[in-house]
Amino acid sequence: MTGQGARSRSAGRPTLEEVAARAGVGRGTVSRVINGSPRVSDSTRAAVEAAVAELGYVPNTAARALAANRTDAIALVVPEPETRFFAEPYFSDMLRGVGSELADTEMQLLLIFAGSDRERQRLAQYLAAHRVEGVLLVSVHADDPLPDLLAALDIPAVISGPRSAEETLASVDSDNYGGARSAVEHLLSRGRRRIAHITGRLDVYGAQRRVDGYRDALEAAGVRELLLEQGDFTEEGGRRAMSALLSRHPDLDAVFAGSDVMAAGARQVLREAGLRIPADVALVGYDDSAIARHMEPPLTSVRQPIESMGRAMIGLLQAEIGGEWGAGGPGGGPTSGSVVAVGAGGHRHEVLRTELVVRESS
Amino acid sequence: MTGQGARSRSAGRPTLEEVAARAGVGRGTVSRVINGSPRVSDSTRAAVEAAVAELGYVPNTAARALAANRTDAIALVVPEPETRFFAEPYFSDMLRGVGSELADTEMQLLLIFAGSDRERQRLAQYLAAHRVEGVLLVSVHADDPLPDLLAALDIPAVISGPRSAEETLASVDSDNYGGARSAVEHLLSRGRRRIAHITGRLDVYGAQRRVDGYRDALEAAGVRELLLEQGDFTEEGGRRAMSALLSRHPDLDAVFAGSDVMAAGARQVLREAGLRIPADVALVGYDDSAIARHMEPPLTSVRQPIESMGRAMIGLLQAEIGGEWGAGGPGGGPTSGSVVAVGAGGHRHEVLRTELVVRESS
DNA sequence: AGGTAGCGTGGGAGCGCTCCCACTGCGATG
DNA sequence: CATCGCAGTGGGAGCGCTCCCACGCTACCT
Repeated sequence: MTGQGARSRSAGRPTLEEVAARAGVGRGTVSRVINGSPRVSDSTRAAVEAAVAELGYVPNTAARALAANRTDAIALVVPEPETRFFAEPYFSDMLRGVGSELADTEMQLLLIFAGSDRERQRLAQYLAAHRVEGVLLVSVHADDPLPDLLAALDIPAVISGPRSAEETLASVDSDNYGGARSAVEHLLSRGRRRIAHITGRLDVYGAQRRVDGYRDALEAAGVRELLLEQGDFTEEGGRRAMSALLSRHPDLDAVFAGSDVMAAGARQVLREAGLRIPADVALVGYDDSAIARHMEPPLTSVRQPIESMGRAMIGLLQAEIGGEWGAGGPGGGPTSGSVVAVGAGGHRHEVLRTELVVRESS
Repeated sequence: MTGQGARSRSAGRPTLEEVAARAGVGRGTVSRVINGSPRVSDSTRAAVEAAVAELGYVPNTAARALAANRTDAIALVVPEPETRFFAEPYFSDMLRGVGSELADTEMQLLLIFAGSDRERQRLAQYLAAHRVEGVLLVSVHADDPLPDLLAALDIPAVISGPRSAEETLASVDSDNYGGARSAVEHLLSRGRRRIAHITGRLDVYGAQRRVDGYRDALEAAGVRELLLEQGDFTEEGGRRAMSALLSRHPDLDAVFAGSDVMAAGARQVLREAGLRIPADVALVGYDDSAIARHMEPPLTSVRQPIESMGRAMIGLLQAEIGGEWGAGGPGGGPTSGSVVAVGAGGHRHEVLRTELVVRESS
C-alpha cells in the first residue's frame, strides 16, 4: 500500500528508533509525534512524519501496551447459548453499529464467547488480566455474575438491555415501554378493544417494560381488562400462549406479541382456529425482523434502532473509560432522539426511541 | 474467582518473577511451566503450578507478544457493506462455529470491519504490522485486493466462499453444486419437468456452482431445456427474474431460487399471477433461513452447515499457521462428511455437505 | 578412573515502546 | 546583566516476558 522506502538493515519492520534515526531526532520526539503530543515544533513534526511515511512505520502494539500498560482493546462478550439475542438480526446489526463507531478510534474489538463454563473461566482470566479497557455486554440474565465481577475488578462496562430499573452498569436500551405503548395505541386507533399481550420471559426487564407499556396504553384508553399470557420469546411459546388466550377469551380482536417469533407462533394458532388476520384478529409483533417482513400477511412490528444501540454502547463505554480514545473528539453526544439519564454510581443510561412499522397484519 | 493469596508488594498483578520467587525457582523455569515445555521435573512443575494458583498469576499478553514476536490473535474480517453474507443467519452461525472451535485455543478473535476505505486502510496497516497470526475472510468479491495483499505479506488466511475453482487461498465452502443438484433432483422426483432457476450474482463462484448443479441434474434426467434467469440475491431481483421467467415460460412448473430471499420475491410474483404453490408451481430456495421457515407455505430450502463451516475455517487456519495453537491437539481432522482437496500452493480446500430441507412449497 | 552426554535449571539480554527527568536555548523578568 | 521560566528535545530506565547460553549434576560410557 505505502512505499517501503529504504529499510537499512534489520529485516523486520521499522522501529521507533529507526524512524528517529532517519528523522534525525530522538526516540522521545518520535513518540510524541506518533501520539499527537502538542509539545513538538512544526518543523520537527513534519520531519518525523516524513520519516514515518518513508519507512512505512507502524507502531508495535504489543510494545506500546507493555510500556504504557494499556491495551487499546475492548471486548464484546457474547453469551453464546443464549439464542434470543444472538439471533438475527439483532447481533449483526448491533455489530454494525459498534463497528462504525469504532472506526474513529484506535480501539480494537475483541469477540469473547461466554457460553460454556470453560469459556466463562477464560473470560474471567481475561478480565483479571486486564487485557481489555472495557467490556460490552449483550443480553445478560438477571442472575449472571459477570456484571458483579466487572464491578469488582473495576472494569468499565456497558450493558445492552439493562437487567432492571436499578441497573448498576451503564446501559443502552431501546424504549420498550414506549414501543409497546405505541403498538397498543395503534391497535386502539384501529378500533380494537379486546387486545391481548403475549409477553416475553418476565425475568427479562425489557419484557416487563413492554407489559407496562401495554397496560398503560389500555388504561389511558379506559380499557379495563388486561388479557395477558406469558410466553418465552420462542415460537412454541407463542403458540401455547395464543391457544390459552383463545380459550379464555374467544372474543379477543387483537394480539400484541412481545416478539416477532412469538407472533409467528400466535399466527399459526389463529389460522388453525379459522381466524383471519387482520379481519378477525389484528396482530402486532416486536423486533421488526425478517420474519415480520415475510410473514403472511406482513406483520406490523416495533422496530428497535439496533445499529444505533451499538453505536450508543461505544459512546457510553468511551465515557466510562474516559481518556483520549485515539483520534475521535469528545466522543459525540447521545444519539439523536434518545434519552440519557444518570443513575447510581454516575453511570449513564441511554434509551433509544423505537418505531412502529405498520404492515397488513393490523 | 481464584483466591488472591498474599501479594507481597507491587500493588499490580503478579508477574512471572514473583511467581518464580514464590516457587523458589528461576524465571526461565516458570516460563517453561507456563508454556508446557516437557523439560521440567514433575516436582518443580508442581511447585510452580502451586505458586501460580496461589498468586492468581495470569501471563501478560503484551509482554509475551513483544518478547516472542507473536500475537496469539487471529482476525475475522467483516466486509461490512456487503449485505448478503453479513446477513442472516449466516454471520452469527459462522461466528458460533468459529467461537466453539476457538475455545480450545489460546487464540483471541479480533473483529475487523473492512467496509469503508478508511477501515480498509486501517486493515492494511494491521496486516502490515503483523498484528494477527492469521485471517479469516468471509465472502470476498472476485476483484477484492485483500487476498493478494495477504499473500504478499505472507499472512495465513482462510476464505469462506472461494472466489473461483482456482482459489489461491485455503478455503471452506459448502457444496453448492451438490446442494443445487439435490434441490433439482427433488423437484424432478416430484414429477416436475419445466424447472426454472433464478441464479445469484454470477460473479459469485457459489452462484455459478449452483447453476452447474442445476444444469447437470436436468441433463442427467434427460431434460433439455434450461430455464435460467439471473437474479442478484435480493428480493427485488427475485421478483424481476420471476416476472421475466413467467412471461417467457408461462408453463413452468417449478422454480429453484438461488437464495431464500429471492424465493420470497419469486413467491410474490407467482401469487400475483394467480399461481398456487406448490400445486401449480413448486418453489425451492437456498440457505434455509428464517424466511424459509416462516414463509407461506413454508419453503423447501437447501441448508448449508454454516456453523460447521466456521469450525472448518479455524481448522484450516490452524493448519496454515502451523505451530502449536495452545492446548488443542493436532487440530482435529476435517469435518465429518466434508471433502478436502489440496490445491495450488499446498493450501487445503474443504467442501461441506449441504442438506435439503423439504417443506410444503414443493 | 576420567570423560561425556544429556537433563533440569538460572539468569542475562533484549523485544519496541512510554514515561519522565535532565538538558539546552531563548525571551521575559528583576 | 544575571536570573528565571518554559518550550522543545534527547535518552535512560523499565514494562513482563521469551530466548538462549551456561552451569551443575547424575548416569553411563570407555
